[in-house]
Amino acid sequence: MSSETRLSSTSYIVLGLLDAAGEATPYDLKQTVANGLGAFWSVPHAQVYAEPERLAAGGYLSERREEEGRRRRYYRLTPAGQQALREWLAEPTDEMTELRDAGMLKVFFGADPKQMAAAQLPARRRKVAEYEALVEQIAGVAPPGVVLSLRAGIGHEREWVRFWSLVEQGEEP
Amino acid sequence: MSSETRLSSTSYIVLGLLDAAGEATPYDLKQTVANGLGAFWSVPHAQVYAEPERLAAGGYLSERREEEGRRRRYYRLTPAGQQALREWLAEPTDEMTELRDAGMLKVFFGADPKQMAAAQLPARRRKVAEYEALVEQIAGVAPPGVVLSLRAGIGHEREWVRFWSLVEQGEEP
DNA sequence: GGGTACATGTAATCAGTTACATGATTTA
DNA sequence: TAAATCATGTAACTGATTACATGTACCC
Repeated sequence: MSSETRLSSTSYIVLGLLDAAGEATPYDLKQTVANGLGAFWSVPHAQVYAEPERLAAGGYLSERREEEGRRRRYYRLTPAGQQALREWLAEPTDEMTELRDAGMLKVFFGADPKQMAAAQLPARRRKVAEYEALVEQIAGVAPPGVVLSLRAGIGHEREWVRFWSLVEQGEEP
Repeated sequence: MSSETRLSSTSYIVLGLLDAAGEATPYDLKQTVANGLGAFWSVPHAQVYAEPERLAAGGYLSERREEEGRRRRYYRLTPAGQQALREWLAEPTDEMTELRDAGMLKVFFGADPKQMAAAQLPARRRKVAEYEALVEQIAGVAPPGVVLSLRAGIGHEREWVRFWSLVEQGEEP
């Protein structure tokens, strides 16, 4: 275990996914992120390979490598990894992420709001529809937290639709 | 001008602020970000010093340095910088930022939603109150885009309050 | 049996974060 | 005048992004 292994959100995503999967390769994790979590917190391809290596070096994961063929790497949680995840889950947070919305940033610096509304609305409406279809599929079968985060996503996309619709109509949002 | 200077959101923030300020030091920019923009898109201290240097190397800014005392660096837009900013502003975007909310991430992986709601609600309510006070102060005097982005922030914080309130009451959000 | 798409990684670069450092100004 | 705080940066590190590269399976 190297001297200091800082655990970032990316780290906990890997730990959380491996906790659910039992044992998995980076590629498995990539797939899992793509189906679900990635909608509100994606992890780029290369990180999904780099992060388990870091975590293994820190003692949070054990690694088993195929001897032949593709020489895939299989990871699973060590007791230290399980404990780190449990502690992180048990600690509620009041941290608030910044909006960091690219369209809003342009408007802040003087871009035309109505034009921005016209560009944003179709994409936002598509997202709402997509998420609503998805939530119907998974409600009841997926873990409650997964459904909740999807509902959070729907709420925020609807808020954007509300906001840009008013802007489009020249009303005060 | 070095071969390739990629312009990121941080770059455009620096360009946008300098466009409004005329001429400014990194420290001036830091202050300006702290009052307003930083609420929905902050830029860390060290970046505010590093980015103008990069932009100057790329030909987007000109630099003038005090000969004495603190040897402050004063930056201003070059014509290339003005054009880059104008083009960026003129191009609407349908890009959608991921939520990346730390509390939701924990709930996704199994943290207790009610406990998270209890931690989140006070902070979210404070933000709403703070923003609402601020918008009353600046409405009418600040540029419209600045007011709009503040209203966007209010909308999203209210959405979080709505969401976590329902979770707290055990209802479906 | 040749092309295309999926699977599985590595390497290089770049941006963002943390930590450190020092001069100037205000206040006790 | 000593202490505290504001102003102004630099350096080192680490994590994230982009680009590259190759093997395998499937399909036409």
